[in-house]
Amino acid sequence: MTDATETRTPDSRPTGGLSAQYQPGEVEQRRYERWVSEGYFTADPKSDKPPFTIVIPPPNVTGSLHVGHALDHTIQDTLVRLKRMQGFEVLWLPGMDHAGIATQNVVERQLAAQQLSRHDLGREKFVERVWEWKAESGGKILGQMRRLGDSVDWSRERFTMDEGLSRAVQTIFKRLYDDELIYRANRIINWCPRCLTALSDIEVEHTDDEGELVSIRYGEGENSIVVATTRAETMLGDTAVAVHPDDERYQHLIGTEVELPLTGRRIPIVADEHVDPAFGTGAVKVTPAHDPNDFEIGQRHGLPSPAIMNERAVITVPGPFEGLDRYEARPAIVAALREQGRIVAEKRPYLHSVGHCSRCKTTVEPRLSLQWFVNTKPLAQAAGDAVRDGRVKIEPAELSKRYFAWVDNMHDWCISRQLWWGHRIPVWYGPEGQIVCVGPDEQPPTGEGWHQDEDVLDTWFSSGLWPFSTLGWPEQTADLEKFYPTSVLVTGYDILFFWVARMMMFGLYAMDGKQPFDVVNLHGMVRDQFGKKMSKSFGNVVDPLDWIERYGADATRFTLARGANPGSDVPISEEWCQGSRNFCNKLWNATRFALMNGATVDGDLPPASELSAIDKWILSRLQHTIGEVDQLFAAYEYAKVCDTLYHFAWDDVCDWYVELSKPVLAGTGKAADNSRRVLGHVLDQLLRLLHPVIPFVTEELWIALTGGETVMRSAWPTVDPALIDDAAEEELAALQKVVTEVRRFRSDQGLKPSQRVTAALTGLGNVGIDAHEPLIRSLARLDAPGADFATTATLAVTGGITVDLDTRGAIDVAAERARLTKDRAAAEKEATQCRAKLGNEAFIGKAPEQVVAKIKDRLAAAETDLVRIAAALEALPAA
RNA sequence: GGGCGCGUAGCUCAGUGGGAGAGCACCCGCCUUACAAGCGGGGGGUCGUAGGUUCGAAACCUACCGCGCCCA
Repeated sequence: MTDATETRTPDSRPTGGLSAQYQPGEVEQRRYERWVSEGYFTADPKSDKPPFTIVIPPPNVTGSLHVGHALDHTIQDTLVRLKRMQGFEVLWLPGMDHAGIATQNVVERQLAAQQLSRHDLGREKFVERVWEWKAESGGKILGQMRRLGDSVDWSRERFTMDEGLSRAVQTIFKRLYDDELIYRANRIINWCPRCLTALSDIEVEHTDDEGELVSIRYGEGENSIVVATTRAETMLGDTAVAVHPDDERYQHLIGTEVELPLTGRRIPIVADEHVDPAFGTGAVKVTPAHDPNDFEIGQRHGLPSPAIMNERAVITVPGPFEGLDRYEARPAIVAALREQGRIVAEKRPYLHSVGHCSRCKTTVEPRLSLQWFVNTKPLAQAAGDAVRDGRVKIEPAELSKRYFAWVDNMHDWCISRQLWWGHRIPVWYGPEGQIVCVGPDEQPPTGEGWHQDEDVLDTWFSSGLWPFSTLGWPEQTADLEKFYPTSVLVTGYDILFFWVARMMMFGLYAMDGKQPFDVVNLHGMVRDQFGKKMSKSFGNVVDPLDWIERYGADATRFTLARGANPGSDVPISEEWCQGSRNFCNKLWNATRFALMNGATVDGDLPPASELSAIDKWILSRLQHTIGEVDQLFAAYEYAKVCDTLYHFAWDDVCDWYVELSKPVLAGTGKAADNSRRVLGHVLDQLLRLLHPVIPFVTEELWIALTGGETVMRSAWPTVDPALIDDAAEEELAALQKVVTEVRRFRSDQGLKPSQRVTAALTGLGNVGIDAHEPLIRSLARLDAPGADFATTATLAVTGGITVDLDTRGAIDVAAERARLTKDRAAAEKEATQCRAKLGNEAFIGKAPEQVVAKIKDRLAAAETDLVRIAAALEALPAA
């Protein structure tokens, strides 16, 4: 097959050096490097401009750019580029999270490959090793962010473990401790027996897993009681059986004791409101050291809480089960009980909700242990109030319900982690049992017997400080002064609880009630073209870098932004990305055409009085587009911004304005000069409007078109009401209608584009477009009638316009009859609907006047059409 | 179990009281001097189901069916 471009005659007109196709790879790197070297991304705290601040959700130092980041960053970059153009002093601050467990796991895996554990190295050496890892292979994502075009201020890059942020962590810990909002307590926490650390509630993922439900009889005869459990091994730690106080079945047993099988221990039967009498037998075994609810019951009844497993979930109770892993102990204990005839029922498989470590998926083991907690009650109250009283807006607002549900029911937050990589808890213990919390400028106590707490803080503790710690807090820096509170926080709804709620609590607390951000802009998850979650096992994961490579960063960004409806998930597909690539190419070629035809941005726009209706029309359309885009951006409607600009660019500018302007541009003189200026203006403005979403191609084209320094720093377009021209829009709508009707006729008749048809147009004056007759002829490929003109077909266009065509017997009567019949059916349907409404007295009486008038107009138009169509059908030769 | 959300064209989604839309996919025709990554034209939907409110419902209310997410 011959390459289509080879057969085309090269055009010799100047193209501003633009090739026939946009090559993103060639442009992107060059443009990005220049933006950085010119300092366009760098924020100035001394600027007089109003501030606009976004802090990046810090990606894990272990991470690489996945498509979710690409969406998140596209939105943020779009916002900051928009705001820069709108005259704000913009700071978009980049950085990374040290990601405690994730990072420690990576380095431990490396050690494991050398048959080493972190304990072989010791704490200090291990932490050194993690820093080395970070220096060598951490932060891959930062380079990838450049590929996407992120206009972040690299001079302010931060890391949650760097010195300033560590100081912030220590400062806030001390303050919370002194305010008694941090405390240490023995509680049931979520424990990962693989990571060997405590986890907070939100680090636990619940799934419905297949397990077993075993009913066990405790005690003998009429004093026996049956309990059911999915974790039979925990019975070794039972210290009671509980029933509801009102449960008739067990009244005689409350206060008595039964023997706990396999152990010989006697345990009490207690009455507790917490027990649900409708579930199972209505009696539950109570294992205070290994279940949060049981722990509560134990507290209420003064029960002992013996631990039966160690930190690796291995049984420690002396006896036959000692040393068995929980999953080995479970069947062993069931077997032993069965031998004693104590198994009353077994359900297997039994589907029930099981918690897993969000990092390694190991089943979480509830464990009684001494940990540090944040008392979230007052903090969460403030975090909820800030949204309730409107200081912080959640976009879309519907998602604030979820936020309230969370902050209004928040449990205390377990913040200690038994890891080595992280901020160490700044608490020292003395030989006499003293506990001293050490602030950032204080010296820890020294001397015999003093030692620091071994644990580190939950990663989310430091990332909760991100909006102000990155600006220099606790120092009163110029950045903090200028750029706090941040303007918009952009993130996925999935970390509303993990991160947003923490930042709200800490920000309000640390900054004396000043919120960390004014707006939380939540977006959804990226999904595939069928709305399916992306997953490796499903094979539908998109690598954004692959798309950037093949279609360009702009196409990738546009595809993501175009799917980003507020708060909802974002489906994408490679085909749609190709469409975005095509759009970029369309812009490229439109600009190329403009340059080849002398479009210019020099001088003022000619006064409206000198402009053609076509020029006035596109300028008017441009004003509407600017207005819509502004409104949509203000509502965080990225998908609709993209859609609006896509259609303005492709339909209005390329398909109509450029085509309509070709005859004018081919000529010389005032009219041609005016159109060159208007075309230059429209493209200049369009490229500015598109720049926030597709920065690379717009930069390249805008510079080629205008000779300016950078579109990044050009002013954001504003609506000029004087350029809105309803009359021109009506004229052009009529013109489009005529052209479209003729094209439809030609297509239905199978007339090739190359085939000229003579035609007479009448009635153009009815709608004031008689002056456009030559244009209509050129677009519809109609020649003027000659002396031998004979009408063979008549088109009735709405508005009283008629096109008589001479197809010289080439007319396909059957096709024409089919077309007219279809039109008649549509007109009849329209007329019938309108008549039904108008015949309804209730409608006439109650509907607003303008609605009634509109229906009357529609009926009149339909009836006129019907008459013309009937005449045309009549005039057709018989089949 | 509690809460939230969603069912509109083949797919993904807009549309929230007054003529059913977009992108992609599909069909037909075309290298037409910016662009075949293009141009022109077209087909396709009883708006999940059933009631109700209303002059008028895809939209508002109720119930049901189906799907998804969050929390326990």
